[in-house]
Formats: sequence, C-alpha cells, structure tokens
Amino acid sequence: MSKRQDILDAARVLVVTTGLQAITLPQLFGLAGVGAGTTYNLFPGGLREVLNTLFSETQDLLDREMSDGSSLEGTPQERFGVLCRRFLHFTLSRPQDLAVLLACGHAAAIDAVLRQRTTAAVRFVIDTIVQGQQSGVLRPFPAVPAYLMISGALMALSQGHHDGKYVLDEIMISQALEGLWSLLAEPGQ
Amino acid sequence: MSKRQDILDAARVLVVTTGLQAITLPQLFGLAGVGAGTTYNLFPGGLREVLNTLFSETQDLLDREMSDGSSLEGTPQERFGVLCRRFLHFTLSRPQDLAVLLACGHAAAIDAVLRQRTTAAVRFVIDTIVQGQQSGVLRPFPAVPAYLMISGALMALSQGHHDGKYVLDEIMISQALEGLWSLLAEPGQ
Amino acid sequence: MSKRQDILDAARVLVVTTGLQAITLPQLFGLAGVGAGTTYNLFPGGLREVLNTLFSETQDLLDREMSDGSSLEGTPQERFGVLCRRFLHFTLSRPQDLAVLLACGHAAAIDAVLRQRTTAAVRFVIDTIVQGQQSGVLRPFPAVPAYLMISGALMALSQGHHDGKYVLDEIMISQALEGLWSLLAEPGQ
Amino acid sequence: MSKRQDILDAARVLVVTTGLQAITLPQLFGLAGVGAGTTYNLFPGGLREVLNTLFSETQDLLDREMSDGSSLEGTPQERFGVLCRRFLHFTLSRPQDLAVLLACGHAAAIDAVLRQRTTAAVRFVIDTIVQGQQSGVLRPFPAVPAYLMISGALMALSQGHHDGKYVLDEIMISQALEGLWSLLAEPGQ
DNA sequence: TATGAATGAGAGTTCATTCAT
DNA sequence: AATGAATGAACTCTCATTCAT
Repeated sequence: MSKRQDILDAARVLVVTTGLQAITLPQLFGLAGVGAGTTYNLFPGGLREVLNTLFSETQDLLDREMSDGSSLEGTPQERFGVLCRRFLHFTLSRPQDLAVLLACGHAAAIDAVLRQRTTAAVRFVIDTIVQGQQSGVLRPFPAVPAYLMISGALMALSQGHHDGKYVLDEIMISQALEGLWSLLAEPGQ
Repeated sequence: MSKRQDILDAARVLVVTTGLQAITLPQLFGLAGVGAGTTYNLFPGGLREVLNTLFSETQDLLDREMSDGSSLEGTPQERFGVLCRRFLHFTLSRPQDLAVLLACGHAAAIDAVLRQRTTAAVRFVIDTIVQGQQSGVLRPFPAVPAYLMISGALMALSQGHHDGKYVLDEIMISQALEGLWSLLAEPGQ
Repeated sequence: MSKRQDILDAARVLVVTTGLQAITLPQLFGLAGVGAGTTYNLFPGGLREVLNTLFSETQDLLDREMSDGSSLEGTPQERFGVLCRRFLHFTLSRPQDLAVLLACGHAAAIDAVLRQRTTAAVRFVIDTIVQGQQSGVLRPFPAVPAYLMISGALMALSQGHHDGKYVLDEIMISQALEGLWSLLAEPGQ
Repeated sequence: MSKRQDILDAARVLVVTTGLQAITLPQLFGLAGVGAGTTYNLFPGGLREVLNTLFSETQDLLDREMSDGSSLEGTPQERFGVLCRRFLHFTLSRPQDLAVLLACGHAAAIDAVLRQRTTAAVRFVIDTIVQGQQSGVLRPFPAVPAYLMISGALMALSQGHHDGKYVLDEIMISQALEGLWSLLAEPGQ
C-alpha cells in the first residue's frame, strides 16, 4: 500500500515539474523509488491508470474539503461565500492538486467519464446557485455555465497567484468573492 | 510558403483531434502531405517550433480580432462589452483556435515566454479595466487578477458550449457580459 | 507431489494450446494453480527444467508403451508390425504427448542430451531392424537412418491425422505398415 | 533492397544457430547490421513478418528446385526418383533452408495459411503418386498421407546427416529411394 | 513447504532527427 | 527546396527470478 502511495505522490510531483503530458514511466518509477514491474502490479493499466487514479483521488480530496462540516446554513450569499473560500483554500494551499485538476481536466490521457463527472464539489455550488435563484437574490441564468464561469475565474485567480503574477491577500479574496456574487446577482440586490 | 501553411494547418487540426501532447511528427507530416525532411527545413526546431509558431500565430489572430476597427470609443462599460464580445466571437466561431489557446497555455512544449507574454488582446482588456477604475465606475482591484478572472470565465463559458454542455444564445451572452461587468463594478453603480 | 504433477500437466496442455516456445511462467503457474515460488521449489531450474522433465517423462511413457508385455516373439516382420502399431497407438491416442515429442525434439529449450538420447523405444526398433537384416529378410542398410525414416514417416502420418488432413482407419494403417516394411525389405522378399 | 536481404539472411542464420523460437529482434538487426527502426520500415509486422517472409521465400526456393527443367518425362518410378533426388539435393546442400522448413512448419509464429499451403513441390510429388497409382504400379492409398510419409522420411534422413549421425553417400541414397518407392509400390511389382 | 509482491533486465515498438538523393 | 530511408535512443510493457512472510 505504501508503494502505491509512493507512485501517486511521484506522479503528483511530476504533473507540476514536467507537465502531465511529458510524464514517462521511467521518470515515474524512478522518482517513486520502485521497480518498473511494480508499477504494473499495482496499476495494471500502466501510466494511464496511475494518472486516472491520481485525478480521481484529487477530485475526492476537493470534495471532502468542500463538504467539510455544515455548509447548509445561512443565506445563499453566505453559503456561496463559504464554498468559494473552501475552493480557494484548497487551490491556494495545495498548488500540486490545483495543477492536477487543471492538467487532467483537459488531458486526453484521462478518461472522459472521469473528466466530466459531476463531483460533490460541483453539485454543492450548483445547488447553491439554484437556491439563490429560487429565493430571488440571483438572476435566472442556466446553472451549468454559471458554475463554469465561477470555477474558471477562481482557478485562473489561484493559478496567477501560484505563477507569481501577484500575491492574493485577504482583502483581494474578499473583493473577488463579492465580485463573483455580483456576477450572478439580480441587479437590484 | 504553401507547405509551411499546410504543416501549421495540420497541426491545428491535430490539436483538436488527437490532443496537443499526442501529436507526433509522422502524424503531422502525414496529414500535411509533406516529407519528413521538409518539416525540418521549414521548422528547424522540429515539432516544438511548429507548435510554438502555431500558438504565436493564433495569439496574433486573436489580437487582430480584438483590435479590429475603432475599439476605443464609448464608455468603459461599452468598450468592455465590445472587447468581451469580440473575444467570445473568436472563441465561439473558431473552436480549433480556442483549443490551441487552451492547450498551449498549459503545455510544457510551449516556451514559457510565449505562454506568458502580454499580448495586445490582454493589454486592451487591462487598459479598459484601468480606465474604468480611474473614472470611478469600476472598483479598485489589481488589474491582472481581474483580467485573469474575466478571461478564465469567458474561456470556460466557450469551452462548455463547444463541449455540448449547453448552447450559448444571444440572451445568455448578454446576461453573462452584464454579470462580468458587475464582477468588477463599483457596488453602487 | 501433487503440485509437481499439476505443473507438468499444465505444461503439457500449454504445449498444445499456445506452443512450446510461447509458454511463460505466469501462464504455467496460473494454469497449474500454484504460486510462482512453488515452481522454483519443485523445479529449481525454472521453465527449462519443467520442459525437460515433461519431455523426459513423455519419452518414458512412450518407452513403456513400446515395451509393453512380450514384444520379443514372432518373426522380425511381426515384431516390426507390433512396434509400429504400438507407436501409432501412442501417437494417435495421445495427441498432447505427440505434440510434446515433436515440439521438444526441435526446441532449443530442451537439453541436446535429452533430445538425442537413445531411448528404449528407439532401441527396440533398431534391434528389430538389425535382426531382420541378420536373418536376411531386410536388406543391408545402416540401422540409424532406417530408423529415422520409419519414425519420421510415422510421426508425419499421425500428425496429418491430428491436423485433420485425413482420418486414419485400420485399412490405411495396415497398408502403411506393409509399405514401411517394404521400405526396408530385401527386394526379393 | 539490400538491407531487406541482410535481415532475411540474418534470420536464416539464426534459425540454425539459436533456434527459430529463440530469435529476438535485437539479435536479428544486430547480426544484420541494420538499425532497429529499419526492420520495421521493411517489415512493418516485426519479427513475425520477417519469419513468415523467410519461410515463404524458402518454400519458393524449394519449388524452383523441384520444378527445375523437364520433370515430366519417363516412367512414374523414374519421375519419383528425380523428384526425391531433387528434394534430397535441396535439403542436403542447404542445411539452413532445411532447418527453416522444419522449424517453420511447426512454429506458432508462422501463419497457418502459409504453413499448410500446397506448394508446387507438394503438388509435383502428389501428382506423380497419383499417376503411378493410375498406371497400376503403385497401390491404391490416399495420396496426402503417402506424401507426408515420404517427405517425413526424407527430411528425417537429411536431418540425421546434418546432425552427424551418419554420412549419406550415393549408395545409401539410392537404396533409400528404392525403399521409398517400395513403400508405395504394388507388392507384385 | 507454499506464497506472491517486488524487481530489473530485456523484449518489442515508436519516433524525432539526419542526410544522401 | 523537397524527399523518405535509415537510424538509435527511449518508451511501454512483460517475464524470469528472488525472498520475506
């Protein structure tokens, strides 16, 4: 079980350092410190299975982060704020995992099913948007593109931080979250 | 000069059909209908140079689309709207080019300099944001993360359309642009 | 002792189904239902020892079949007929064992000593040929090539039957045995 | 075209020295003095295609040897003798090609279609047998098993010579051919 | 004695790159 | 300028073999 984790950890590192597409098996089991055959014992599907497992586990990690504790309380805006902060907390504190999510989301090496599945994290945000629309504080707009715009903006925001283009502080985060709420809010609100 | 374009066209097609990272030179000059050596005569740097050229030309294409005619007139909100519409027009009408921009933006095969350079398109949007802030209609917020959030949201919106998750119509686009303006706007406005 | 036999039985099956040269140890101990290490406990020489053992035991089996009961009675022609019938009975009723004899006889994986040793079966036939020559019913001709021609013809005959090229019946067998005797017989006889 | 022949020549040598089943591509292109990729340019199917080509060309070579000049003259016995002598001449003067025919005839690496096709050489012998039976000098017996017995005996005879078990001289050959004719002949003849 | 996880050498195969034509 | 046969480095994957349990 330890070797399995060693391989996944090595893959996570390589996604950042060499880029998902450039990972090769020699690199992977070299960094993981296991034999070539071991990779195939633990992941019979080879590199593809390693990467799919890594992506899947990272999605699960984000799901756990997003569903931590009681997210169901407060006004829709409060709940929206909590979800966005959890998302930002995850992407800012775990640059490797953000890189995995970004890289795997577009990579042909990842099964389409996995890439496009509706995770718990997605459902939480979409549910909150729908509830805000039902209570009249958010304007009517299809929830899926709304979600995609929000998560696209948040990921780009985190990525810029990790790229050293700026340093995200608490004030900027607050302003950004206010802005994102305005993006969806009924103009009069 | 024709062969050079044949190679770039073939690369553009392959970015969509097989994914940037899976492109091989046999595929490329097979689809382009040129010999292996010809590729090296025209692009001495090999596949890497082909892809960098493709990315660079696609950036230029976007720049030309964004700077088309007199974009400098009207209020900041009008100019913001025009720029966003031009961006959406480009990404929606040219799925191949959007795929190139998205794929190359994260690929290790593309020079970092090229990937992170400030194109005319970027400058137009940032200038408009700054002008809006100076005239008081947009709230103070660093322009770079603001730009990244806007473009991240727009790209995700277009990508969802091309992925068939929904169909973007004029009403949705108008609402989305209003929302994006609100994202940056001074609350009182 | 049972596991040892399980391994040999699995090898015999694999010689027919996948071909001697394509047998791998994972296949072998998978089919035999034993662990990898067990194979090395029982056959320290690995696959090579398994195959040599299988060949050797199959040779022994043929020897026992050929020496069954009182083969030493009657005229040389009668004894020749009995030996050939026993050989045909063996090769026709045990296609797996014929496949082992044919495959191992030419395989580099089998020790040359084993492959070329003079088994009891060989000695029986050669002795009979020599006795026939001494009593004048067979013409003088070196016994070894005579034996090789006889056994080569009989194996090809059986193989054609197993390959479905024809069906050997009692009449054909009788005719073939008469012919083989004529092959060696003094013309006048 | 020269490289192609180099590869086939190397394969022919390896069939004898290491055994058909043990040939590996590194051995093959190492001995042939060509690059690894060249083998795949010339034989896209890899080792399998090399071996099938080798077998096919060796069959053609035997066919040409067997059909050399006017084989259709004389009595059936004379023609049978000529064919057998041509076959022996081929197998005795070309030990490598005999090894190829023997090894490929039983190898799973060779397409069954190729292994079991009726070559010109086979047809010549079978035709002669049938004509002998029609003219009454050979006894009635299905021609296919008759052919298999004859060729099986001749191959075993040649193989024993190459294995150093004895030295085939003209006298032995003559006696062997007389015997093989007797194998098929009507007893009274 | 029996096991199977772990290993790494080596096989098959592909592909970026060169260069004689 | 254009070609594609030839190359060999490097990748994916398998398998014989070991050894701690």
